[in-house]
Amino acid sequence: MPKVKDQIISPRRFEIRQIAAKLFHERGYSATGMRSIAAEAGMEAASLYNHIGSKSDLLEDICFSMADQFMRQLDDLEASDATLQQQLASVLRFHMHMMIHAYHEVFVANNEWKHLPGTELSRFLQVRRHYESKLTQLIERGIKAGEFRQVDPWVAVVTLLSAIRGIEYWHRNPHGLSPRRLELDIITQLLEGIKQPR
Amino acid sequence: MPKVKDQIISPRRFEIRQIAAKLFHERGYSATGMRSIAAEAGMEAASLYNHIGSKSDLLEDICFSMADQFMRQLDDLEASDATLQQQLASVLRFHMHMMIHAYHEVFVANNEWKHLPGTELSRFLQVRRHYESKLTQLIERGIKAGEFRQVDPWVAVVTLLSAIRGIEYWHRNPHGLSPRRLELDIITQLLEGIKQPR
DNA sequence: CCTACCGATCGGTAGG
DNA sequence: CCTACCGATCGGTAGG
Repeated sequence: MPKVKDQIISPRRFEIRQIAAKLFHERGYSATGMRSIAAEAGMEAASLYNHIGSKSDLLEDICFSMADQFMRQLDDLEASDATLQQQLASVLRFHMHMMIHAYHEVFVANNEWKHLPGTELSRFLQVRRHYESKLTQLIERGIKAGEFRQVDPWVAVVTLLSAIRGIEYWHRNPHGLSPRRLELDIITQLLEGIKQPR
Repeated sequence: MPKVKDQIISPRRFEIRQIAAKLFHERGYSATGMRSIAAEAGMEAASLYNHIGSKSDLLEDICFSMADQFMRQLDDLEASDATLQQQLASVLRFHMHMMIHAYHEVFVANNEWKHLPGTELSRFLQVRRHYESKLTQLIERGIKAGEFRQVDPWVAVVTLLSAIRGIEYWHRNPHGLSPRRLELDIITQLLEGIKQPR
């Protein structure tokens, strides 16, 4: 399993990463110039390079920081003794929470990872496959335990994870819905779709 | 409601659009050069301009051709007298079918529309909101008819539509699943999540 | 459909 | 953190 290192990060560098995440989301990675990032950070493009190594370093930071957080919560969860339905609900709530509160970064990790340079690209996809397979196993155990319907576990995983991306629409237009109400509605719909009726 | 015109399109231009859709998907709109599109079409970049007006024309063609097809099927559907559950199933199946068989174009319309130039961008978002609201009304009618659970109809719509994007994972790795099996598994999961248990 | 070429902008570096 | 600047590449045009 590929490890993601904890890195001491300067506050200035962190700020630049946040700005980059916002712009990478709004305009896409390739269409975002270093000059735009610099402008939002209140400096010249050349000065950015005192804080970061390259444009792709920023993308790498964002993608792997997200990947790392998702991996961590899954590891924590597996140490728990909750029912599989509770465990799944917990994963889905975490995804929704991140989608709501770390929107730009999650969006970039979800949609702009293809611009990672070769080595980091493979590493990222490796982490993601690893995550998918752990979740698939969770669903499999839930089916065996009779908690979930007899679905294809992998299809269930990618469907559930994708469904949460509906929150992208909410960010564009919240339709007067509070985050809490949004989360509750989505999770109900998703769990009803997979849990074994009794 | 914004109209999308039917346009007579030369076979060569259609071919170029297909190539563009593939590259816009794989590399993103901004990172795709006219020289790459030209190379795949077997000509020089300058020659492309005998068939198209500009790079953004290609994006516009792709996005609105997709928007148009989705609007059309919804209009056709509303002329039918199927139950609301059947109507919803039909919409979801159409989305899955497009996601499977017109993958590149659908992906571009889903993920690269933000690079449309100002006027077309608003027109595209307008069509999309119109589509969303028609679907939301379908869900509302289904709730009133007692066919669907008491969910927020708009949340249900964006969740359902997003869930189908799970097929993106399947394109990257089909996991040995046939399109038919994939469609069946997803639609079962989604319908169970929203239909009223009896 | 090609050659030749345009101005603009890109990520990044040198040197202070 | 800045000024000044680099080579590369971009979308697109002129003219044939």
